[in-house]
Amino acid sequence: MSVTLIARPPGAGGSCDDCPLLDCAQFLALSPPLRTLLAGLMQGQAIAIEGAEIVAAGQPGELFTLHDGWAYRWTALADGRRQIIDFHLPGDLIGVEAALGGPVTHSVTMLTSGVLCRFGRPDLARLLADHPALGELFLRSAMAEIRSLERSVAALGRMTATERLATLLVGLYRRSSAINRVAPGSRSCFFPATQRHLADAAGLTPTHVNNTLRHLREQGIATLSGRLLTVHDLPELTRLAGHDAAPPGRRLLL
Amino acid sequence: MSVTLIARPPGAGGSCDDCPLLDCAQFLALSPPLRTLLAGLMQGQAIAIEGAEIVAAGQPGELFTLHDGWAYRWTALADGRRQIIDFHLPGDLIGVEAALGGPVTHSVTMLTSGVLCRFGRPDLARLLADHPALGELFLRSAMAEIRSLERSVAALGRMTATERLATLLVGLYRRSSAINRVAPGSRSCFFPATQRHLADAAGLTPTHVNNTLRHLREQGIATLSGRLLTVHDLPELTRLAGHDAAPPGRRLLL
DNA sequence: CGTATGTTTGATCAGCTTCAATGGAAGTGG
DNA sequence: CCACTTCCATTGAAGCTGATCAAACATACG
Repeated sequence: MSVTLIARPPGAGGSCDDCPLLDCAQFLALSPPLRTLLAGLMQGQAIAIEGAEIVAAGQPGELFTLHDGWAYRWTALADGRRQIIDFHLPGDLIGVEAALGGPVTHSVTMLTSGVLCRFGRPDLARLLADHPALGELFLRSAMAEIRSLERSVAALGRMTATERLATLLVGLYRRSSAINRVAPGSRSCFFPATQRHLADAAGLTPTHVNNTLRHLREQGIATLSGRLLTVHDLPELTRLAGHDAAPPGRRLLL
Repeated sequence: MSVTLIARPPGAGGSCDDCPLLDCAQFLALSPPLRTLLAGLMQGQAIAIEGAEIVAAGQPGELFTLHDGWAYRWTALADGRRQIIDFHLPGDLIGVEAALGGPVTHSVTMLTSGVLCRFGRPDLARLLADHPALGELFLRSAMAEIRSLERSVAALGRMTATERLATLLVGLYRRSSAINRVAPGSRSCFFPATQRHLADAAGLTPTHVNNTLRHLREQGIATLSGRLLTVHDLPELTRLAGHDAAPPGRRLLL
């Protein structure tokens, strides 16, 4: 894992103050002193290449913010069947579990090459003691995560293949949009997941994912091609996903 | 919801110091002052009858600890399909989401009649500020919840009907055992969920749950009959569930 | 240009669903 | 105390969604 992380030269990524993610309404607002504190906790950036396991099941890990690129969180059954639990986009916090010292039951792998902001293993107990506001922020972040997982459970348990894929696509499209990765006026976003990744996330086979994507394409709902997702009919995709218009909860940005 | 809650006469449940749940290794250890503080936050107990919705999707709710009885957390799709996200057993914290003031996207319904310890809507921000240790405890609790949901996602996405039911049964059996509800030497525990509940939790139809339970019974693995779950072959049930021996994370007991 | 990876399509099959009907157990009201 | 209702468990038969297996095709890359 960490062998595949390459330290980035100091200053190469610019200051945290200039981080483009700060402009996103997606994240919980932080007081200026708290923001400064968190920036101070950052131990530097690292470049992670595609395929790098930045968190490994059963092993101690550290806390990251994904700064650029996509990753995915997954577990494997004993016989090798793989389930992708969720995808991670820029701004996502990765490794809270590991940083808390709890048992890590999943792995996180880079879907693309990207940049991570490293936070090591901060002494969370002391951090929370010194800055009580952080506790609530972490907790709210965790609750947003729980809501998202509950939605996945409902999708995997009770939805058809088309609905599950719609759920995945609309969710990722919305998240891309929330971090300003959908150009105004555009209906497209970067989408590096292969059909195999989608299959492992939706609990389907790659073959059936392909059939279902063709269906969505022929219905003029959404097109996935060449690492680009284009949503032609967002209302219909949203309806298929059974999504209420409620935006995903705000999360913590370190 | 709260209409179906009947306040319990003060003192009827005995003092928190005598709570039998305190003896369970299942829960995070608390310092005596913190334990006293939490006991002081309790606003009394309430009796909830079977079928009572103690948390309703989209509505403000309050924080509870389930003291006795079972409940289940669920969401419904637009067309009525129901997914049970998880079951709640005595000792489980219910309504953290609601108490945080976040959007509540699920409902919690009593599976049996039971007793709740009510905590209203504590000012969590101030509570965390005054008692920083609580932040870490809540966070660890939330992470345990996330691990459990991730396991559900993997089960629903990648497991067969038999494996899913094994996952459910072994999980609930272990949790019953962790709160001393499996008599020493016994292989049975109280199990009030009907086959319809199991179907809605495992993402199956009641018919297929019945077939699968018969299979488990005929293989001499587990028997579910008359609100009683008997596990004849725990190793085999555990193997089917793909469970590593890792016990579920410890949770917070209020 | 050969190789690896991903996409597309087809054919067959099985796990699970759907629909339907019966029987048992528990609760309710006369 | 018994008919009546209701809920749940059980079983059967037929059908469909999605899995499995297989192979061709496209694309990127060293």
